[in-house]
Amino acid sequence: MANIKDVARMAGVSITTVSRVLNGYPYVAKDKQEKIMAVIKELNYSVNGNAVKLIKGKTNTIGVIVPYNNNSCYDELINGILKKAHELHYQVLLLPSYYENVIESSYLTLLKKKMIDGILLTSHTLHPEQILALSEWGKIVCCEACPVELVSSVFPDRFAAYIEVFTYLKNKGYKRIHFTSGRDFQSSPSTRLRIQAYQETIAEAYEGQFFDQCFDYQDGKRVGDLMFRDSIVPDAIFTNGDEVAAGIIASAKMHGYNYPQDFEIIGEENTPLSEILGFPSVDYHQTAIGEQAVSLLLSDEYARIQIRHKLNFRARTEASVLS
Amino acid sequence: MANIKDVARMAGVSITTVSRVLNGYPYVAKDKQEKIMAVIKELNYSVNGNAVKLIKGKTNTIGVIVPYNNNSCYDELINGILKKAHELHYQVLLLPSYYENVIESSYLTLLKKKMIDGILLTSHTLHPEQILALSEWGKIVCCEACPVELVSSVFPDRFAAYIEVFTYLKNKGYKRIHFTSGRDFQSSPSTRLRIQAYQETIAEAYEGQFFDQCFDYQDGKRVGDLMFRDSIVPDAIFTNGDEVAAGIIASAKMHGYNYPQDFEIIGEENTPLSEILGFPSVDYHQTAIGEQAVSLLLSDEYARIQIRHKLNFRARTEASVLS
DNA sequence: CTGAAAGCGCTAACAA
DNA sequence: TTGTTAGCGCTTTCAG
Repeated sequence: MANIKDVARMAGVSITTVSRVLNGYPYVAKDKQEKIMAVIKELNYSVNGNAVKLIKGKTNTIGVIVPYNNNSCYDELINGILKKAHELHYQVLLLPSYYENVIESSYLTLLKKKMIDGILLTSHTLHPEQILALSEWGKIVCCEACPVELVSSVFPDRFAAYIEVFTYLKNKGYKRIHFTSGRDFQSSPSTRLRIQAYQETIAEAYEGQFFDQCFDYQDGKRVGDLMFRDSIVPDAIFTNGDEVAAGIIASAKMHGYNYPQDFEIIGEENTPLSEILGFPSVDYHQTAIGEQAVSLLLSDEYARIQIRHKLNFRARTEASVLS
Repeated sequence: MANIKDVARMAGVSITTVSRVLNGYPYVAKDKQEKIMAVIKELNYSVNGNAVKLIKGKTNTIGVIVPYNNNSCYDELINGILKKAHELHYQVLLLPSYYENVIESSYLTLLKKKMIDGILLTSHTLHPEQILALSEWGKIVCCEACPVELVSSVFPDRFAAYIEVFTYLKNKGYKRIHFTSGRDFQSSPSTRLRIQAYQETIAEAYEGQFFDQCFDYQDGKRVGDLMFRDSIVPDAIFTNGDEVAAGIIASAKMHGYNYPQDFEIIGEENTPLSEILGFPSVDYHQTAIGEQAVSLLLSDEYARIQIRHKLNFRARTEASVLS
């Protein structure tokens, strides 16, 4: 495989001159320039990106740590990240963690190894010290509220959203309000916020109203069964995700309860699902979060930017497939 | 930042010896070994990944070219790719093309630049010569049926699926069968196959039965309006994607036609959407395709592997939210 | 078991 | 406007 030396030799110039035309520097004679270009074409030469990365100490690559990729929330986020990264001529290394701490911290060392210029952190299991220890090797931006003060972040105002939803349901006069979450409150800060918001707006006791381990449609069906099998059923539910909400709606139906006649339900992520079934959903604007997170990561500024959510109500009569 | 030289000096050995313990080679005296490890810890040293890549000529990274990431089909595929790549200790560079040829071919040059070890190609606009020209610089595996004979591929048997769906609808006695696709037949091979399958099973003429530019829920609503606004409406529809199907169902409802009473509809990708609304959907097993594509990419074998689809019927009475 | 030395392919300061 | 040269940080013969 041809290298810069071969090009230089064949063009009858020094490698410096070749490097110059490669990088578009001025002060290269027209004829040499053309000769070099011709040789490059003839040899079908390309620079070795790793040599460039080594000497420049810069990779033009960022890493994105996500628990999973097949989840509408990360999907939107990644979408924004890819868009902005492409705009700024950066490449994106997609790093799935499966919520495993060992894997997550191995990704952080990519920074030390100089293989990426920065890291975007989403939902994770890392301890503050782990993040802090490695933030000295490169910039880290968090796409959730980050407990580490020194790390920049672009994040949704989840707590405000939770308060808004619960307050809305309370004001509507609902009496038996249930809610769901993904990971348990031990591991998930947002689950803790959910519970706290419930306690601040509805009631102190949440046992029997709260169901965790909800991630997808099947989980929704599972907890729907728990909610609707008894004689006392919820009249409003706030779920962590539209898929879970859809599962609950399906399960409720099997127990003889129909949405929207028999209960209210509010989802999250604002996917087509909520539009189709006609239930409200909280939009955290993940695409915007992704874009801004990349911008922040590639700037040398420090910031903690909160992105405002939107509780999205549907024109139920029109769009919904449910009557 | 510390380098291998610093470690060697502080440990009182040569860099060769340091390199040896770094890479777990035998024949290093126990005491030197321990001393080196201690120094590495003390200096908080890590190897420079770019130097390693440069000298080894191998990156342990693969690139995945996708048109978009926020589409359930690529989502599943990427999921399989990430899983298998992680298993084989490879990293994944996610390369969005937005169906732009210039972008796509710029990604192929990453191979020449030695920045990735191989490329996974999904839906694209590349010409055979473009692929061929770069396949000499590294292995390329296609996740769709690939026109270039020399390129390995792992792909769904789309045509067989189309034939199966149309035959099924025909045998059920449906008379006015419509179908949709994404990109127009000029740019999309699968659109051409769809039309061909329709012609072979239903009828030669497809004008008025065929609607392209369908990518998401909104497009589904749009073409649903076209289909159901006239007095002659379809009694069966085969859509390219569950979201499109859902949009059509929603639009049909607004025109006074209900699923499943008034028409049959079959989607693609087998997402929760089809389960929720209870319509059949073709599962191309994209996760499996992704996993196998990675395995093939990282092997040095040549193969063209076809993955069998599955037309997935739903237990409509139970799971569906529609009566 | 260990180390010297020759690169991997490139950039950039410096000198001309 | 051009070339010489000294690295970037590491692996890997090869000779002890």
